[in-house]
Amino acid sequence: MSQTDTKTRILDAAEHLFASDGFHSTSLRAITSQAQANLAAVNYHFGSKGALLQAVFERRLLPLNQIRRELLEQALSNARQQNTAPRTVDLLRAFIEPTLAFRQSEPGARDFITLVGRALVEPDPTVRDCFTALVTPLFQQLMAALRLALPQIPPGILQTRLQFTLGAMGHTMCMIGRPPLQFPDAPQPPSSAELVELLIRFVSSGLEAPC
Amino acid sequence: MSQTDTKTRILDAAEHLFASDGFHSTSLRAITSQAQANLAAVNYHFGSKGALLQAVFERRLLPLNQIRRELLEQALSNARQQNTAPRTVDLLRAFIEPTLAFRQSEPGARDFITLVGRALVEPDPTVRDCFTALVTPLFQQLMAALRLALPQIPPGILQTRLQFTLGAMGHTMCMIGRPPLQFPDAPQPPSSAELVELLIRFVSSGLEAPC
DNA sequence: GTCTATAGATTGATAGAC
DNA sequence: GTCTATCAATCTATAGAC
Repeated sequence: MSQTDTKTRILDAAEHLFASDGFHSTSLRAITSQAQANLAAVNYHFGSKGALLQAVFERRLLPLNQIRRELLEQALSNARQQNTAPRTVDLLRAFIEPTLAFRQSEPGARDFITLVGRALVEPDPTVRDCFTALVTPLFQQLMAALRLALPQIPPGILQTRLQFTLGAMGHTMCMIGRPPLQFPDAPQPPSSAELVELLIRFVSSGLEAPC
Repeated sequence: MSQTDTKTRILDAAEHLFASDGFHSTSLRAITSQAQANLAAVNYHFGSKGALLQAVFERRLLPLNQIRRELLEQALSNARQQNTAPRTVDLLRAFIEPTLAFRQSEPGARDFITLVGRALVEPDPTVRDCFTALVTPLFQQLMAALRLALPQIPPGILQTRLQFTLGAMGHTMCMIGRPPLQFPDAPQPPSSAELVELLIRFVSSGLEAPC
């Protein structure tokens, strides 16, 4: 028996290659070659290339969403106990911190986060939809919680600002460690923990800004 | 003679299809078919599929960058005359307003803005680099101007916040008119002019937040 | 479960007539 | 400049032996 089974090796290889080259630019041959598996193994274990992508998303996103949902509900329950509105930063932290921290939990998770960050703007609906279906309920929960935290912001404006937030977050997830734009003076890049704080500060300021 | 020449029709078709389906998912056959041109015309006029993409970027991005550069320099010159530091919102407006307004200038521009918004997180370096090469100098100018506007923010932090800004802006450019995530209550989406104001407010609040 | 072999379709690019 | 015809490579998916 091999160290990890074929199905897992294929998932790992697909996760890595989908993240670094994109879904359409990655062939099943490249995946099975890196996974040291046979070409036909993908269709045997998953059924199709699209179903493989779905499996890649589900493997890590379902547990991650569970964590984010628990932290979100905990923030809401804390506020309820103190009979106050939840704080924006607490809600954002429940959503952002596990996501970026997840990146460091294991080697493949780094690729996964890149993949998710890119999925939001993915052109192919097949790819995008199989991702959005997994996250839409959680986003709706976050939106509902933010309306409690920021009742003075009209819902339509809050919704638009949440889109900006997702954009900043998605871009960050794609780009950690690979600066897209070179600045002449490149200071020390922030650590992952610092990045979480910087991002929360940035988007909470944007969300809370008076209209 | 046709209404518009073949080269322009190919550029228009490529712009539209690259934006809606992505670069790798768009075949030269689909482009020439929509442009009512012959398959061989792409290689005759542009040399290769990659060179066609480069031409699509350059056609609109060079004039747009010229406008943004002029508005940026004008904001800096106004501040210099009044012997004050430039205001963050003025710098952001010079950068953001022409970009989003450009979307409405002509039919194809809408597709182009989608394409640019996605280019920042494009996996294929061939695609991404031919875009970043066109915008990096302008981004560096914006960064330098923001350091004048926000001297109290450490340069490293300001650079990270500018990345968040690019993320929010790129996501917005991709997603206008095509909401990626459905919210149960969908209020009236903001007009283009309102969106500019909302985005400037959001990112300026994030950039200016005390550390 | 894993393999070989291959079907069936599509791709970017080019040669050469007109 | 525009066209037809085609090359050579690549792709996903599957059939069938072991």
